[in-house]
Amino acid sequence: MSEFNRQESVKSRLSERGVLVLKAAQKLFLQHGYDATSLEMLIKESGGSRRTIYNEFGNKEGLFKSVILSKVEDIRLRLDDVPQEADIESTLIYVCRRFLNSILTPESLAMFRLLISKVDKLPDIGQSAYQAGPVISIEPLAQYLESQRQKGLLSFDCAEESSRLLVGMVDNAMHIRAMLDLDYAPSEQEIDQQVTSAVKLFLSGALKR
Amino acid sequence: MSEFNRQESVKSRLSERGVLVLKAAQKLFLQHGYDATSLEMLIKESGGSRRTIYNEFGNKEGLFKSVILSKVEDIRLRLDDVPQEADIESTLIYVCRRFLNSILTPESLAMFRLLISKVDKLPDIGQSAYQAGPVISIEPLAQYLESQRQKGLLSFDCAEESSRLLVGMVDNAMHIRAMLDLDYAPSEQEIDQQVTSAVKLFLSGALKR
DNA sequence: GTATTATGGTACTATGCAGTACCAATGTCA
DNA sequence: TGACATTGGTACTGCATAGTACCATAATAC
Repeated sequence: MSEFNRQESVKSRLSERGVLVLKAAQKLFLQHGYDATSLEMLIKESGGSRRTIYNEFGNKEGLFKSVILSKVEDIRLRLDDVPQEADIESTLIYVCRRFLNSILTPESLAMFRLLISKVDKLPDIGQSAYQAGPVISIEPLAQYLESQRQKGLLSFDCAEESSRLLVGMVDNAMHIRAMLDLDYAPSEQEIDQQVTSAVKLFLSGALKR
Repeated sequence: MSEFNRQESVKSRLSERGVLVLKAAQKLFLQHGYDATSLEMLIKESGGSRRTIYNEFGNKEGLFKSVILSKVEDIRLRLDDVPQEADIESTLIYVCRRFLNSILTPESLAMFRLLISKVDKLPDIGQSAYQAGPVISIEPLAQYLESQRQKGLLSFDCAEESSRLLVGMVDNAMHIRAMLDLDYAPSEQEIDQQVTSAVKLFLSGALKR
């Protein structure tokens, strides 16, 4: 949560021009990657001048960090609102489908690629992005599972581990494949199929009979 | 399989010096990434001269492709030999643990990072690497599951899907986390725990009672 | 209305690197 | 032994780009 706040403060600390630069940088970094995005391109996109960049962000790397921190928040997978009314299977299918669709977004994929390609140079950025992204996203699911366990409807040792197993099945190879293969775009049917199978298998082990 | 052969022929088509260059390039690309590996460094590491590189590989990008194709083969996850004697649970745990350990190797992780960072520039390389790596690795597991199904010991709709679900649980978030966080190194206990839980959950749904 | 500050724009510097050209040395075949 | 091909080594070219310096202009303060 402190992570969250720290990110939100990125934008608020900037001037108007700074925000424009940040948005342009988000777009260009995600589109072309770090090295292939020159400051010339950036200025052309955002208006302003080199001065703005160096005043607001120090240097190109500082700009990059700001972009990541602000973007991780934007595309953070929101599993926050887990609907509580429906039956467990429907709920899990709904939540998991939304999760899978989120991480398969071109924008999200570009984000992961960008992070991974810079992890050697900027190790701390990868760590905090992982914390702010995948880790936090799973929490609400774990809480939901735990609440169902306490109601006596589910049974497992550890809610967090269970949610990771479920998400693992859902995510599956699709994520890594999508990151490696630009042409890969699973259909809604495939996604549904995957999610449904994962949830069914999960419940066959966790559902209290 | 044709993929396999195509890769093996990479090395055999090269001169002695070519092979040395290739090995040096593997090391340096994995260590520093593509852009950060200059031809100077490379020559210093491998001996020889620029001539060799351009004669054998055309240019830097050609060298990179050769490195990838040859390396994907080297670190290809070999689930080939699935032991058939032990009971299903032990077998799956054994195979899955080996799989997880393989993809968490520093070398394998560096490989994925390298591939992902170049996917925008060289889309075809990512595709063929995915085919040659993850896809093929899962086949033997699927075959094993299918054979057990035919013996009447397991029950599921599709062996391939099942193996993907299982591998998804095993891999889980660990792979993506390891790619993002250089310091992340799960202990043997954690790996065992993960694998065991995954296999148990899998079998609770697939095991014929 | 003048002084001060921030900012747009541009020119410049320094650097790093892929790719080429060229020469010398080593090896190969007749 | 002599002609030819291959390769090591190095110097050079051209290009891209991060970062700096500087000037002019617009905005703000007093």
